[in-house]
Amino acid sequence: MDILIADRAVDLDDLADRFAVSKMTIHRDLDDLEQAGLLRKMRGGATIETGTQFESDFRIRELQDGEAKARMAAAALDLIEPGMTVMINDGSMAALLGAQLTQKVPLTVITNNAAIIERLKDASRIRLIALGGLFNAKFNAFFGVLTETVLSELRADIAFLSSPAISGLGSFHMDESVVRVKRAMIAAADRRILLVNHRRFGHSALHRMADLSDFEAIITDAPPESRTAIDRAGIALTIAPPVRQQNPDIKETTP
Amino acid sequence: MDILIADRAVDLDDLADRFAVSKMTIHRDLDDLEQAGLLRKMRGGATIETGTQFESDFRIRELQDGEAKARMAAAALDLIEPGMTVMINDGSMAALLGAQLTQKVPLTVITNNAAIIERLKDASRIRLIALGGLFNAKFNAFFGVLTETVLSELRADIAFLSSPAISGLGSFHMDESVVRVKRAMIAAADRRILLVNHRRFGHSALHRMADLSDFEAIITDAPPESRTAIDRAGIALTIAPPVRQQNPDIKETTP
DNA sequence: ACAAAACAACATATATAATGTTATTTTAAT
DNA sequence: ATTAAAATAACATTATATATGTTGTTTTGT
Repeated sequence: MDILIADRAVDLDDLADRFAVSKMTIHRDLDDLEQAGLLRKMRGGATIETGTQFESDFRIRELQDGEAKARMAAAALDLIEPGMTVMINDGSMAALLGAQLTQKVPLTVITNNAAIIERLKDASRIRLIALGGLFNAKFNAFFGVLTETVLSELRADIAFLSSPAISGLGSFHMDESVVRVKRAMIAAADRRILLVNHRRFGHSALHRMADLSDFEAIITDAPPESRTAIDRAGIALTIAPPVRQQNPDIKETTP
Repeated sequence: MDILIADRAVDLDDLADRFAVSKMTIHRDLDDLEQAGLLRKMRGGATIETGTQFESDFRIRELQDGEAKARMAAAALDLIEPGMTVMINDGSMAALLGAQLTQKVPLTVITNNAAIIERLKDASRIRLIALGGLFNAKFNAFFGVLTETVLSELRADIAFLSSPAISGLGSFHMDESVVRVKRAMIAAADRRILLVNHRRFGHSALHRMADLSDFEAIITDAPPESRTAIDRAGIALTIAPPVRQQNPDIKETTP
C-alpha cells in the first residue's frame, strides 16, 4: 500500500521481485486488498481505488508506517501509569496504542474506538468503558450526540488524541461529528497528548479540531523540518523517529 | 461443562479417561475454563464456580439449545419491519436474533450486546447505535450509569428483552446493573417482547426485572405445562416449539 | 515424610495458513 | 483468428501456529 500510494500504481512482476515471492502470492494478496476495497486490480498490476483521496481510508492508514506507529505507541505508553483512567480516540494509531495498554494494568480505559473495544474486551484487570454512539464504518468508531453527552459525564487522567491534518499550530479534521467527539475528549481529560504521523503535517481540513497548545505534549515521528514552528511555539515534542528500514533488529518491537 | 453442570464436580483422572487424552491436557483445559471464570480448579478435579448458580453464564448458555433459539429468533424476526428502530438487550438468545437482523434492512439497531455490535458493525443499511458503558465480561455487554443515561434519551419502536428466570408472572435477574439497563430499555420502547427459554421457567433470582404483563408478547419454546399461569393471565404467547433432536435436517437452520 | 497432584519446560504431533508449482483458461494486442 | 502474456484453478509443498504428550521437578495435603 505504501508503494501504491506513492506511485499511484504497482506492477505485479515488480512486486514479486521486491518481496522475493512468486507472482501467484502477489496475485492472491492483491485479490485480498481489492476485496477490502483498497485497490483495483489491472492486467499486470493494480492502481489505487478511485475515491480514496489522500489516504483517507482507515483501512489503508492502518497498513502504513507500522514501524513508526509502534515507536510512537511506545512513547505514549511511557506516560501511562497503572491505575490511571486513560481515554483514547478513533484511528489506527490509537488502536495500536490501545492494544498495548495491557502492559500497564490495572487501568480504566475509555474509548469510542471499535478496534480497541474489541481488543480489550477480554483483557483482565482493565475496566473498559465503551463510549456508545452511532457507528461510523469509515472511522471504525462511534460518534454522535450520544457519544458527546456521555463524555460530558466522564473524566480521565490522560487522553490520547490523533489527528489527520496538522497545519501551522492547529489540528484539523474533515468530519464534523468526529471533531465534536475529539473536542469532548479534550474537555474531559486532565492531561492531553496528541499523536501525529509525519505524513499529517502540512495538510489542512475543513474543521479545526484544536490548537496544538491545547496539548501537554505531541508525539510524532516527523522529521525536524516539519517541527520548527511547533518548537518555536514552545510545545513539548516527543520524537519517535522513523526507523531505518535496513536495521534488522527492528522487528522485535512490532507486536 | 455439560458434565460439570450435571454432576457439580468433575474428576481430573476421569476426564482424561473419558476424552482419551493425557492428564496434562485436562489440566490445561481446566486452567482455561477457570481463567474464563466458568469453574474452580480443586486438587484432583474441578467444581462449578460458586455464583454460577444455574448455568447462568452466557458462555455456557450460548452452547445450549441452539435449535430452539433459532426458532425463537425466527418468531421474533416476524415482528420486525424494515425501517423500524429495534432495541435488543444482552444475552446469547438476543445475539442470535441480532445476527439475523440483516434480513430486515433498512433498520436502526440499538443494543448494549457486544456480540451484536461486532456482528452488525459492517452490515450495510443498518444504523448501529451502540450503548456504551462499562463492559461486563460475564454478560458480554455494556452496563452502568452511562448505559442507563443514554437509554433515557432514546426511543425504539420495539424492544426485545430476554430473561434468565421466570417465576409466576414475574421476570427476575441476579445482577442489579443488568436489571437497571433492561428496565431502561422497557421504558424506552413502544412495544416490548420477551424472549425466554424453557429452562428459565420456575427459577427466580434476587432482583425483579419486570412483570410479564409489561410485555406485549412472550416468545418461548416452553412446553405447555410451564405456561398455564401465563395463559390464564391473558398474556400473548408465541410458541417456538423445541425441535425433536432425532430429526437430522435440523442443522441446516443453524447459522 | 511421602505419595499424589500440580506444574514447568521441552518434545512431538496435528491443524491451519501461506506460498509455490504446474497445467489450463482467459485476455488483449496483433 | 492467432498468439504470447497474464490470470486462474488445482494441487503440492512449506512454514507457522496450536494442541497434546513426556519428562523431570516442585508443591501439596495427609
